[in-house]
Amino acid sequence: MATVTRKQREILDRQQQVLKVARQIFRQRGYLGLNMDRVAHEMNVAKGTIYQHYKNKEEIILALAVETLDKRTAMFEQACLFRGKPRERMAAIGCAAELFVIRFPDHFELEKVLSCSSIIEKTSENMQLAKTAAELKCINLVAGIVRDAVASGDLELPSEVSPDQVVFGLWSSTYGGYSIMGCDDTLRQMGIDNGFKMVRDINNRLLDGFGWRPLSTEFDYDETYERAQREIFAG
Amino acid sequence: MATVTRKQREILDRQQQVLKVARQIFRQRGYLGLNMDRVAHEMNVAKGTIYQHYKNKEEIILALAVETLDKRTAMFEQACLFRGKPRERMAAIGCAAELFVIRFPDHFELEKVLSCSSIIEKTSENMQLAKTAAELKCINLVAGIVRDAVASGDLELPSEVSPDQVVFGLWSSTYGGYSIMGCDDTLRQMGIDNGFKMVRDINNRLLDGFGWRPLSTEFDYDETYERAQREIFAG
Amino acid sequence: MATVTRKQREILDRQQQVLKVARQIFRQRGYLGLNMDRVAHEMNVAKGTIYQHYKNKEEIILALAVETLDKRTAMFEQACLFRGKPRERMAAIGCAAELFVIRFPDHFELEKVLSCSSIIEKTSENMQLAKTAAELKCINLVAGIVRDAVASGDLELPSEVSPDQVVFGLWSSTYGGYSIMGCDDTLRQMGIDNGFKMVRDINNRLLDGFGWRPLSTEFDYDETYERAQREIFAG
Amino acid sequence: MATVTRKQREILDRQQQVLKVARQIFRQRGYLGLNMDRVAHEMNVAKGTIYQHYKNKEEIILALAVETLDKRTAMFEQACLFRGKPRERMAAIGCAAELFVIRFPDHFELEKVLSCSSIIEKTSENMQLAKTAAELKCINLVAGIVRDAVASGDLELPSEVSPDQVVFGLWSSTYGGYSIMGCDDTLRQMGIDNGFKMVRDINNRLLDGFGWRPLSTEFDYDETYERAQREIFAG
DNA sequence: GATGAATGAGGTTTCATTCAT
DNA sequence: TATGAATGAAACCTCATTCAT
Repeated sequence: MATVTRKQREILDRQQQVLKVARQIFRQRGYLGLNMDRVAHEMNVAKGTIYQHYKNKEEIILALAVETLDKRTAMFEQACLFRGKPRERMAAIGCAAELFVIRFPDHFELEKVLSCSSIIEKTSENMQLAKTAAELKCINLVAGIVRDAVASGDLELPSEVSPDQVVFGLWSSTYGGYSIMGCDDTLRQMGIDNGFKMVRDINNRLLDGFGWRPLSTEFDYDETYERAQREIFAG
Repeated sequence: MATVTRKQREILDRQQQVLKVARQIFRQRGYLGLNMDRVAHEMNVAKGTIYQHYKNKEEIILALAVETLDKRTAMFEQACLFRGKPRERMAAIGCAAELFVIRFPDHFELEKVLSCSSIIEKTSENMQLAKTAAELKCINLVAGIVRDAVASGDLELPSEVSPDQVVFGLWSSTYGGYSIMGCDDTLRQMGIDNGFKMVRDINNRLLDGFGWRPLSTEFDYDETYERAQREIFAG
Repeated sequence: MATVTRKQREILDRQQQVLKVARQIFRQRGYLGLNMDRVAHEMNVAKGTIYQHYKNKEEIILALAVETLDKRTAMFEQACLFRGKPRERMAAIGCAAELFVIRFPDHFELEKVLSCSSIIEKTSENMQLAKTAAELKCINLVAGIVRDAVASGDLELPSEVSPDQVVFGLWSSTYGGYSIMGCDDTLRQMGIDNGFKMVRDINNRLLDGFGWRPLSTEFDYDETYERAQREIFAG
Repeated sequence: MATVTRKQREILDRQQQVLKVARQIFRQRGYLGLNMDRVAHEMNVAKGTIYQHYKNKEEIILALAVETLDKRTAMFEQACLFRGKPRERMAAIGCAAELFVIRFPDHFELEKVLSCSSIIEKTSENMQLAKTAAELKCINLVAGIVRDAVASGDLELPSEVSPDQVVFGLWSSTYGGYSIMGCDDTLRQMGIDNGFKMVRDINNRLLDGFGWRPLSTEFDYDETYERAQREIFAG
């Protein structure tokens, strides 16, 4: 029994080792620079070994994305535990999103690559479902906070606006903002030096626009942000 | 002399024909499906001929992006001519952005591909500068409207907020929103059916958050949008 | 002692199970589709286990051929028991050959594959001898009937023609005929719809050419064929 | 104009050089030993070059078969010009078939390989049609002689026997005979040393069986065979 | 300027076989 | 004996780019 468990662990180790090495290569050389030869070589392992764990290159890419998605979900869950009003919890979510981007700068690149349909087609349905589920979980965590705000009376949404639309707004401006930040030039040309602060401010303005109390003009969310960082993501 | 001019025009024609064919292939088959053999074949021209016009494949990709960027700039310039308050002109810009995405759905794909660092490295500096310039021009058109709003008193920005930050906000949420729309699934899971309307609403909330008058709660920007469509982009 | 015997039987069972599964795969997917992974998977057994029974893949192929060869010999032996004149017994052999091809359509494919020299080289000498012996046994059964015909006076061979040459003739035209039948197109182009009947007729003409009495012009061998089918191979 | 012609010839030369090298490899190492790497290496040419002339490995195999088929047709056409009675012309055809097998011993191997459906599937339809046409042409040449014999009264076929069936018989026994000859062992075990003579004799017996005059018991077809060899295939 | 055959590095994938457990 | 992960050679195929004509 113990033997089986050990073997299983070894296999899982290998799988994660593949991901680790693959992520490193992806970070340094991008999608086109990530190839099975390189992964095998960096692992000091035969090429065939990789194929015993992942059906093809695309499956590795997708596994990489799912892995980070899971990391993000965990971070968002922690942020949800933050003590404070709903909008403060949302600020904590923003803090988590920021940290996630810093820790896993390759995740956006992965998403870009995966959005090329030809890639996802080659992956197993199981892994695809895993990815969708991971995404949905994140979205729902955020939507939960919006609903809390509505329930507590901090946020009054007109009947034609659903909580999900607020989530979509935050998602868009955050995703868009970080994407633009990825292209160093554009930002520099706009005379912006701290992209993260910028995204935070934009999101605050957006929530102000929805009338989510307390408005950022009445409350210091920068302090909230710093507290979240200290209390939750100190490690 | 006239002969030379004719020849020059012929060369330009060829260059644009390359782009036309390349764009078509890119739209239908994506980056990996775009290869020189295919371009040459569809143009009824030898492969070598293409290399007389573009140094390499990457240069074509970049030229494609610059081409659409120029198209967008032209559309934004038209939007700037829209009669109305600054915020109405901004709505016209939104209308232009929307139309652009519809007319050139491949532009986002191109941007994605280009953001793979390994690609832009292989292009000539000239073309890179052309791209940056085209982007900047667009940004400045939008920033001009923000400054108009400040000048006219419709928008009061605190000293620590620059007009460019407003532009960054709009840019982020629009870019992010359209990107998310590209992945059909995510949106559907969020129960959103009309992504374009959603992006418009989000942007309105954002500008409301900045206090840009008249607020969307006091003014019907949907009507403005429709007028812009009618008056400017009827063709 | 009994234990050992049981174990031995288990091993034999395994060996035959390998053949059974391998044959099925070969029939469905051909030589290139037959690989050890597939065999192991279909047997719910580890790949290594198969190597405990067969030295290599080629050995399996050869064993498959020997197995069918033995089946054919058994059928030919039954045909030899058919009551009637030698030439009628030969017709029964033809009936057996026909049935064999129908029951084991993969045998010809196996022969083809084996004739690729590179394959048989990798097999053990023992197995090669087993195959030769199985073939020889069949040939001798047929030759026996020819000798019977000579002995009984039905067939008068000139001194320079040996009974084996008659066998060779039948063998050739049967083997050739069935081979050509395998390629559907060729036959259709020749306007032949019932290949089996054709081969029977050709063989009859051949034996007529040798003067083997009663000639097919004087005797209804089709009826003999039907009787053979009924009496011997009814199951 | 001359330039184009030269270039075209060069390309054709290359194509035939590929076939020449491929045939050599196939002869020495069989199907599994024939691979693009080897062909390229033996030609002192890059791998990609081969792919410029042949879409894939299978296409080369098929081209090889068509090439020899054309050679055989040419030889059969020469045999048809042989002076003599129809049955003598048929003997000349037999002579041609024999020579063909000697000159192109790999043709049968090619046919075997091609009969694996998975191979022909990968080839272009054009090439497949070329092969079918080449086969048909040969068959028709032989059928023509049979019809001549019927027309001249040398051969009386019962109404239920078509000339094509005679062709099928000859084809079968020849194809089968040569195939069996390919496996050295079997023949030796049957005590047959001259396989070619054997096939000739068998075919003669078969035609005797059809009553094709003059019968081989009344006429020396061995002499005809030798004359054919001298007169037609001296080179 | 146009051509397109040749290049050859680069990539993905397969699979028979071994061997430590 | 059974296992099955690891091996690694070997195969096929692609394609951006060059260069002689």
